[in-house]
Amino acid sequence: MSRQAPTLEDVAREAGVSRATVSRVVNGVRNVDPAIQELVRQAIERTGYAPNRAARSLVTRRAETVALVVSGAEDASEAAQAAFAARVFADPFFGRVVAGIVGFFRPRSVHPVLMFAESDASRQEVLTYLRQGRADGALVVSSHADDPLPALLAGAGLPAVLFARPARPVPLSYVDLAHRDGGRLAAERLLARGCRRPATICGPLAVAASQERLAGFRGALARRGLAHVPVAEGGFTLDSGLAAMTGLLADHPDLDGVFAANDLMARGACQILRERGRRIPEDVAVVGFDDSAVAVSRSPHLTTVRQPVEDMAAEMARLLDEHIRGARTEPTSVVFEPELIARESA
Amino acid sequence: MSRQAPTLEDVAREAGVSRATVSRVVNGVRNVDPAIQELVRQAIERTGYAPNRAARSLVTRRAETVALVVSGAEDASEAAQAAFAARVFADPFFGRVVAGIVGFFRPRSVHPVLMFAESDASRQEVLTYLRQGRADGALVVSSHADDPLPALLAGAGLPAVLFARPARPVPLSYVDLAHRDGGRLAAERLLARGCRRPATICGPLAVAASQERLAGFRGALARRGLAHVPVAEGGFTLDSGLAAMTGLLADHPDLDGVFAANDLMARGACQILRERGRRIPEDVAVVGFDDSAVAVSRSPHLTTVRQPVEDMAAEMARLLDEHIRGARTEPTSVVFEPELIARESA
DNA sequence: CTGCGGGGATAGAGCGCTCTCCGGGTCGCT
DNA sequence: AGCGACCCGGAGAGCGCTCTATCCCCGCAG
Repeated sequence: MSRQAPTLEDVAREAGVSRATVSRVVNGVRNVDPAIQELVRQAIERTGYAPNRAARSLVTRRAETVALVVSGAEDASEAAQAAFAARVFADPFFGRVVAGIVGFFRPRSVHPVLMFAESDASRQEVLTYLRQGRADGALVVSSHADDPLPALLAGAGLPAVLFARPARPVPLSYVDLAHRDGGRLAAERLLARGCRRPATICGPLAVAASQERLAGFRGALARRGLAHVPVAEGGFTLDSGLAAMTGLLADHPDLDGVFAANDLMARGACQILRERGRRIPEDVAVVGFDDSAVAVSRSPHLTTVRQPVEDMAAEMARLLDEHIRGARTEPTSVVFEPELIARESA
Repeated sequence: MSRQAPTLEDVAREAGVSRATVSRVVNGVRNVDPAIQELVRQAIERTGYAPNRAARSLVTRRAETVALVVSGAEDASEAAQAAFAARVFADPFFGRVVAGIVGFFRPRSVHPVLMFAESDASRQEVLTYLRQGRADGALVVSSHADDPLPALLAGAGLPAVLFARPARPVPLSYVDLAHRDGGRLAAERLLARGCRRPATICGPLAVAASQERLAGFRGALARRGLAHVPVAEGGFTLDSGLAAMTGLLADHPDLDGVFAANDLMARGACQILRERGRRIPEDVAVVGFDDSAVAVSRSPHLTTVRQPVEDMAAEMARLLDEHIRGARTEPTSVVFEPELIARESA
């Protein structure tokens, strides 16, 4: 920065009006004479003026910034922290969350600050950041249900919205999916395809969503007389899908349907099934979950339960925006309904 | 925010000292009587004071924030923008970049603001953001070499550091890898394993790094008398690796070595090779590039050319920090050397 | 006993912006 | 013609912090 940046004062002098008038033009408030408006606009152009945000924030008490907090596993080691970031980003899920958030906030020219909270220290950092007024609120994506961050945020009275319902009730708004219904949809699809020996690769049982999907799947099957369903637990990664499918096939070589709790694991399942000579969907039908990019990136295109992550993230953003503006004061929850997307694999 | 946040004034009153003294304690400058220091510290504790960043920024002219700009393909459609974010995040590469940057900046309690620049409008937004003083500088990761953003940044005199050398010279610091050497290392490894009919799956040729890796690979082979090498162009994705390998095998069923320009494509190549009954590395040796998480996530563990992305990103952060602090004024480039990591696949 | 040097705390002037008042001009209406 | 309503622009008081200049007090030399 060589020369001093022009201020409102400079523009005012240049345009021959007062500071207040320039401010009014910049912020588009009240009626300012069109002629003067044009005059000011030209002066802004000439001086290359850009309003100083710190000064504005100081008086408006708004940062016009939100924190996007990825709250993760408890692990203090330095290496684990780096790995955490990499791992979070590896999941296609997170990219969709970002896309949804950015989609909502960008037109309002607020940009998210990326923060990680996987230790007590980093959680305090998030709190301090918000209390300092550097961000007006937080969007929290937790990787495990008993994350302490939401309670801290609520306790400090800071605006925040969560992705997924927290394990213990917290007076904060959240957005979630009816995972149980999703599991049911998958079961019904498999049943409709004539599967009689379905199995499932569920997500990590420490995650509430995994349990719900599994419960929905089992429940629907039980209602149709299939009480015992082989279950293998995966970790939402491709590799875990590979491993789970291998195990399932070893114990139940005659299975004719698989519900994987996300598309990545479904992909892994397909790969193993094909390697073992099973045709999809003729011999084994496969249903995924999420409807992420990988569902259609390869053959066979996956029949899957759609989780509208982008829409959900946009809704989080909308809720947070309302909380910040004070347009909404009570914690609210918005639960989205999943939808079955029929493709080749089942 | 129910009650008004406490200010420096409040703390000063509480401690029975002046505002300036509290400020000095908070910022740890000059000699303050230890007794008073303790007094102030207690007052801060009691009031729950958190310094207002806007006020501080206003006078220090520092935002203590940097922009992490992902600069991408030219595409104006709304849907493409959302997809862009998702795509960027899907690449394991980006997660490593974030990890490196966060690793450097977090101890200094500066957090990155995530911005996307894939249109003229969004590029202007980035510029305005910086000119408004909302961020002190930018870290730019471009997906294509002829990105106009670096030139804009340099033209505006804004501190910025790039990942990878820009296509046309720009007076900005950057961090890069000696891609050519990486290609050479891959070639030498394949040669050392006794490969006589190597092929390569290169990255998108619009990306300079892809060209360099290819040139290095070809050059080393040519020096050993292998002038003609089958080349298939991929897109750095798993699927493109699948497709490229399929094509390569169709045209050159007798190939005995493959160099893929990243690990994801190498993974794809391995998958196809195995499906076609080739043993790795006995029948066909495979060398990847990057040494990302996928290199060891599945069998066979990939022999690969390591790109120390985290270190490179941390170096970007360090350079930017120096530019911002004024400790470095001249644009500087730091080029990292790749390293061959020998594992099972070659 | 006065003068002086210096550590240590204070007073106060902004940083650049918003926003509430307020004043002056222009109408419309009686 | 007179008067209030209305509209538009200006003046000025902060927002909470940093930092320079200043002042106070104490010890010590002259």
